[in-house]
Amino acid sequence: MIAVVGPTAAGKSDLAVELARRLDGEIVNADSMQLYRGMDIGTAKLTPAERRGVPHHLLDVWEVTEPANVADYQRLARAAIDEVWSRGRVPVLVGGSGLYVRAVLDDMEFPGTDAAVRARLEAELATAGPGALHARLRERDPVAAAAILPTNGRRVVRALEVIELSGRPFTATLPEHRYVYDAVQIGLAVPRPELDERITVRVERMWAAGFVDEVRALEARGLREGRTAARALGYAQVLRALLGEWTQEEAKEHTVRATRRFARRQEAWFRRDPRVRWLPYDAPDLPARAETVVTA
RNA sequence: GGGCAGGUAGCUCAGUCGGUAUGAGCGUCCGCCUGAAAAGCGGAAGGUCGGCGGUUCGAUCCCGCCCCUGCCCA
Repeated sequence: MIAVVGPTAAGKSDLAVELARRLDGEIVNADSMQLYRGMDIGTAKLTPAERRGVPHHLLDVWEVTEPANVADYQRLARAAIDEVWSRGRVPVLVGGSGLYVRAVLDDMEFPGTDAAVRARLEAELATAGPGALHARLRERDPVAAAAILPTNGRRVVRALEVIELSGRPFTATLPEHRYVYDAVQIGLAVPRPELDERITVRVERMWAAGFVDEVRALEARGLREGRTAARALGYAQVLRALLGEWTQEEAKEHTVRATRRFARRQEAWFRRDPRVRWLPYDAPDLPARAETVVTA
């Protein structure tokens, strides 16, 4: 199978559609926020016309009130991939959510979760602080504690949850880069200054395309209560603007800044994976080059 | 032309009662990430404190002149 990765606004979706057309493929989304129904403009989701007849899977599967999570995504994605294969077609995984991509391609198993345990630990985090929980983790799982910074409450809570639920230590480091599926990852490389400019332009266009109305509509469907959807880039900022905390202009500026920061994190994530084959995003013969890499 | 305020990190600003700037936020660069990953966390680099003189053992801080910015008066 093929995966198209890289930072946001690099042109992954378009390249994926083109590759799918050339290779008789179907797209499987690996963008955590495009899984949400109704989050279209802000996630730069391809319109039906832009999909150019290529089947797309795993878009619009979650309500904004549901929290996103990798384990569910992994199941859904692998099922979709098997289905595409069963039709004799090629799955093209596309998205910038690094963990989601790896959850599909690599051998990763996510230990279970429990709402009550999680809630209890989170309440404790809020009152006692991350240091106290980390101290406990150090007693129960020194290896995990050494790999998780005492200031990172989120990870400490998850580690304690897994230990409590499974009775086994928490794996706090990422596994080896080894595929469980035969795959080729294409990465789209964009020079920083150009990437920053593309992000600015994209955000500007989002607003012009009625992004604020989209957020309002989702707000009516419970977006504000969504644990993850409400924190998505752009959506979080518009929600604050709707409360009067920011002007639209400020919301836009914050969105640009946060998106640039995110793009750098994405680059760092994918850069770490030595299997990614990077291609310049603006190569005139990009689809052909990508096709060559994939079929070689 | 005169008066007032201000010129400190890339940006917006703290601060130093004269003793090598523990500077902050944002930005930049880098790293981490196993059920929130468009989230979460960490580290680093960056300043001849507007310029030139003076006072002083020692000046970013005091004094003089000059330059720049903003406001007010004429």
